[in-house]
Amino acid sequence: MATKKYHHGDLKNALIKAGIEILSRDGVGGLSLRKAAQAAGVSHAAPYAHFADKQALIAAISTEGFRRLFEQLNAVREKYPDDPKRQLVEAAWAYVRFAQTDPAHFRVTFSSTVERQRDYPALVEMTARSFGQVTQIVQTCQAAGVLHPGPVDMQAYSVWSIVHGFTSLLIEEQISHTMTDRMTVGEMLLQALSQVTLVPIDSRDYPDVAKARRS
Amino acid sequence: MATKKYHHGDLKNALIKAGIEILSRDGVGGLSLRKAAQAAGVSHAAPYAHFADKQALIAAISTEGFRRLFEQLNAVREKYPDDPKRQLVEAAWAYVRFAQTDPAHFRVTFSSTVERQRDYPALVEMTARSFGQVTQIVQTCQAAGVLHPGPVDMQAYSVWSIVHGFTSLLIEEQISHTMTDRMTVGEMLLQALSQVTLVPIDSRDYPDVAKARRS
DNA sequence: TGTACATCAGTGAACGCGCGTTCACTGATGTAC
DNA sequence: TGTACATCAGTGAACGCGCGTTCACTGATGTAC
Repeated sequence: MATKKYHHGDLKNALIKAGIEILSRDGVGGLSLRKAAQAAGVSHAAPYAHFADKQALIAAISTEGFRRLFEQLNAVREKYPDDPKRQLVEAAWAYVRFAQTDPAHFRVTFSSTVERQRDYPALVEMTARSFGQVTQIVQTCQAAGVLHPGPVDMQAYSVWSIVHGFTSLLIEEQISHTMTDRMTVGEMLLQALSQVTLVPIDSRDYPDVAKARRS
Repeated sequence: MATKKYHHGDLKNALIKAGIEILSRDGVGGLSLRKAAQAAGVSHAAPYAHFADKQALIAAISTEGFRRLFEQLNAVREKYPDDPKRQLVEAAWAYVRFAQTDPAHFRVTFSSTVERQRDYPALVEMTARSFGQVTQIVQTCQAAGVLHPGPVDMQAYSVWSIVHGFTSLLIEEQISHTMTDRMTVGEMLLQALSQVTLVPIDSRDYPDVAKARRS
């Protein structure tokens, strides 16, 4: 705990972190520059030294979301370099967990209320790097006969679509309780993924995914 | 054009309609009860005779979104009663078109900022009816060998996931221009759907889908 | 090592705004007799 | 058919609030000499 100084030292990152915490507490509608400033222990005008406006903070929070996703996917690839199917399953599971852990951050990350992407090159780059991970995994899976052959980027969008769609329906509470009472979220994910793989996915091979209870 | 009367006659529906128009003009953040009242030609306190609060109007707008989706899907089923694959393709295409035509309405429809679904039974019912359409189509496709056999409701969530995911990525501008420059949105949708069908989908069979340009 | 000064990250008062919601009211409607 | 009255959908003033953003300022920092 540093004593309070006039100059914060790392206010920019502190505001991003505070913003993410506010999102998880108050949701998308509850995010404001003033709250972020207060949470960072700074006057409400201070953020303007680091962000041009509210939109810029949101863009930074979105960038941070993509960065976390990127790193999760990268970690999965490094952990199972010789098991393409497991890369696919664990990457999808990491995606779902990110969204379940912090739904509002997930929503903001993917919301193009960040409209003029032109103004935020760091966001554009992080988006591309995250999608690059998906592409890599899909390519590896194709080579191993886990996924259909075909243009790798279109395939990547298809796989991303099913994972993103399932995740979205899940956090927006669109999946009925008669379903979620019968299966775990992980089992549902494995079933959905099975639709796009050439080889079956045996849930016994992924007990950590299948067994997980709602967070 | 009726002359202006003290009693509006159908203010409740007028407010829902006005709300949807505001969404498409100003986005989710721009929706307010006051604007909806003004657009309906009524004082800003009038809505409270029909909606308990802002959340109730949002729930009604969401319900209307599901109703439109339900009717689109129903129309597709009635139009191609003997062609399961076409039902699947055209239903998915209707979903994408709804989202592209009115992205903000689509977002609100699926956003569970409508938190206490308990309070809005009409919304819950319309959600169930829409999902019922998906289930019907999937069942028909399974019987025709277009989709994998298996538990129909899980299968329905898988198909819904890929369509919903693709649609969401599309309207949130997450699909790179190198991709959208090369293919139409309809072609991408057909490719994505091909991932989950047992039979190939030939885009020449669906020229209206494949040829469509961005709205 | 010591001092002058430019730089820059903070402060706090102030602005104007649109919002959701409440409340006492009033005008129109329709029903009982 | 005509009248009294209950009902209810509207009005308009008022409330308090939190917000984004600007601005003149001040305190801390670090660099040139």
